[in-house]
Amino acid sequence: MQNFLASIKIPVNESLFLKDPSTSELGQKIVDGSIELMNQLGFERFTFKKLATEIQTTEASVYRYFESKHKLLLYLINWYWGCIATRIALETKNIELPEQKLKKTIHILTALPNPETDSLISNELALKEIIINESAKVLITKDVDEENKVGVFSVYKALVSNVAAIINEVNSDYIYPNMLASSMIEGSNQQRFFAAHLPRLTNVKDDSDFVESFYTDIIFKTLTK
Amino acid sequence: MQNFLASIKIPVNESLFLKDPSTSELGQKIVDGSIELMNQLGFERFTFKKLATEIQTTEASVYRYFESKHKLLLYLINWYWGCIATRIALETKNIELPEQKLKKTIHILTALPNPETDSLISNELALKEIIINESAKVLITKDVDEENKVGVFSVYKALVSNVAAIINEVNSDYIYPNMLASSMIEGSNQQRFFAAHLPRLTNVKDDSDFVESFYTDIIFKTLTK
DNA sequence: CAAATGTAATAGTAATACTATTAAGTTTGT
DNA sequence: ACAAACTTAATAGTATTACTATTACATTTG
Repeated sequence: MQNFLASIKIPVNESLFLKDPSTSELGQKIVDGSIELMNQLGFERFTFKKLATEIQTTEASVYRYFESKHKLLLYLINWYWGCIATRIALETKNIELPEQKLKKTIHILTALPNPETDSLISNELALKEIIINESAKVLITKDVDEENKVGVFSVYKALVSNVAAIINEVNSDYIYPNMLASSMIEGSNQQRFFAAHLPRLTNVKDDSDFVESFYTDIIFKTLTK
Repeated sequence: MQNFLASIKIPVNESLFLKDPSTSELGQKIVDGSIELMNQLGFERFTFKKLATEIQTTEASVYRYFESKHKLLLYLINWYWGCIATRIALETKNIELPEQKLKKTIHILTALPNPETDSLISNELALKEIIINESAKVLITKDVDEENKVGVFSVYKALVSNVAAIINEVNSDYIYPNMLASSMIEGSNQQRFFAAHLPRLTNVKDDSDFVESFYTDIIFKTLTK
């Protein structure tokens, strides 16, 4: 399995690690292993001790890289959104029509990635599942304000800004572009969680991508003057 | 301060408590106190020991009523959605026009409650803040499936179903009514959190209710044939 | 008024997030 | 070449906290 940190360089806020995990073999094993294990166990059941056992190192060595499992998860999330922002930039830069650009953006943000064609990284699907299942646990916290101060969410805020700009290219009069962007990004992940566990909260029909269809429909109808 | 459990009887799933807190004075103090304290401290920092100190009882006594703080939060959430479902039923039953009915429903679900006029309970605002800040922590979990089995989410699912039905009264052809309902309910709370902590993810203008306006606009444009 | 039941207090245990200290290996300057 | 300096990792903890077992007291009921 190819190492995902090696494949592309995404800058991650320095306050999220003690030692940059992309600079050593152990660091990369910690990141790769935590994606796998956190996805398996969920954030609560995931511990540094279990991770250490899994990748054959010690708990203390993991603490050399990450101050806490909270910050480790923030690191993964940051890294993920950095990748998505890069994908949107790359895959829309040659599209002229604002409508087509928005359609592509909605696709990237709401559809499940195809590991064959879409992925910048090897385990993007596992990472996306972590985003779906665990994001809220580090975002919706009493510590948001302090973490926001040191720039932990700047990647994410920039992404929402960019999507909002694409929305305004389609309709410059629309007054809630950031809300539309953030509610699509967060909502699409949540709808996927619901589809898997509480399907009565959704309208899952077949294996076609209903989440993408739902948001494409809503957004274009909302922006039509 | 009037006791909120006494004011209206909302049935809550029995698997959520060991002893029904509405049947004793201590039980009511536990519920009232936990709303106050959990809102102050947040779910992580909130402990049964701190609660016990606050309401002048013991940790063990709290464990008589609730198996864990996880289930206590689920109890509060269930009770809250029971209240909201009751409000929707009461406040829309005399409305004939489907559009007006939906407008009222969106208002109840997305606007901040006015304690003077809207509230069935004394501390609804504190409880709503808990819903906004802590819901995801017990909903988005590896245990959802088991908890779903014993009926913990039936109140919530019924609420989404009802709102979906109101949506289909406006446009019977719309094929994603449940997704539209659940994404509004969850999204409006999330947007409020963003507005308070990460305003760049939203479009907060003034003190008018932008969350309600945003969802009213989106939903009616989506349902227009 | 005694048996049964409800309520609460004491004093724990187990798990886990996190730290202090020490040991081993690697690099660098002269 | 080799000692000093620094990087990396292992051991063995501590502190917190969620949760439990047991006992004591109070209240209700036949």
